[in-house]
Amino acid sequence: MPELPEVETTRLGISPYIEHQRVVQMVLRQRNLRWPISANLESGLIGQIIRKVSRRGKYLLLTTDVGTLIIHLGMSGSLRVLSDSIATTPPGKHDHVDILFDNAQLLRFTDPRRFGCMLWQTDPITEHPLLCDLGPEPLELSFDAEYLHGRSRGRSAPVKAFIMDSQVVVGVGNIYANEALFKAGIAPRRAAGRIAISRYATLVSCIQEVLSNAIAVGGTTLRDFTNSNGEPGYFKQSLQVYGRGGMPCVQCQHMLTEVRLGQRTTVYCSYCQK
DNA sequence: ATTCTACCCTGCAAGC
DNA sequence: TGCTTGCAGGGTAGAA
Repeated sequence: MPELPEVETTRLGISPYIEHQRVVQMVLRQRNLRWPISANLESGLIGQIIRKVSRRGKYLLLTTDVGTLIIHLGMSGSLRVLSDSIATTPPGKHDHVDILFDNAQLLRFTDPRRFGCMLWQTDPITEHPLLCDLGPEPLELSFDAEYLHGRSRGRSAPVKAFIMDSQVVVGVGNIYANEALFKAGIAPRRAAGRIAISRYATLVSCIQEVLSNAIAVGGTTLRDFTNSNGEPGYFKQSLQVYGRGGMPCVQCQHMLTEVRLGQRTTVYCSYCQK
């Protein structure tokens, strides 16, 4: 669920309800996420006002005057705002954290696989080890062909692994890596260091196009965000290769190839992608 | 320095 | 029906 567009959709969905609101109560039912939730989270966060909800890559940042709550949704995490109180909305099995605000809104963190994390950081956020080495945002101007081409020189890793490396660029997950490479006509196994700058220009546009289209579509769920079940559905129909291994290519009708590349399912068209 | 592998955890679908 | 196996949108640590 949480690729960059989903995280951005989550940010847009929760911020109207929790920005400028004060945290009055927290319930932590499961502290063992990707990393344990630190013991000082409650004492640090309760009583603080959320000044801003922002995003860096796939990390959500809830900024207060004294520290920042860093949230990552991992592979199965989600955040929902409930208008009911904790008492009237009984937690499910994987509802690990509740944050209650003084406007009576409840932010609930759910994560069946517990690959997500929730970290309390009082030092400047740019110094956090998880954030300090991140590459540029894919939708910002610093992410361009010159940059990608420069970073890729001398690298023999497959271009798909290269663009999924968060130190190179953030937010490109498995689905969008597959889709962007298809759109750009680049074979996922091609060595990153052996791709010309003109092809990187195409790839940059394709990554941006795929991500912004998905954000735009994700935005339609915002209307019912508080009631949302988190069903994806909408951009599923616009996927051209992901989940379509063995099916015909939408461009040339040849059968799409499915392989494992770096432990992740990779689908591509061997005729359209070189 | 870069690249590859194993692993964190649970749920689900497919195959036997 | 029930069990086993493999796979899932994330990322890190440590080995090669």
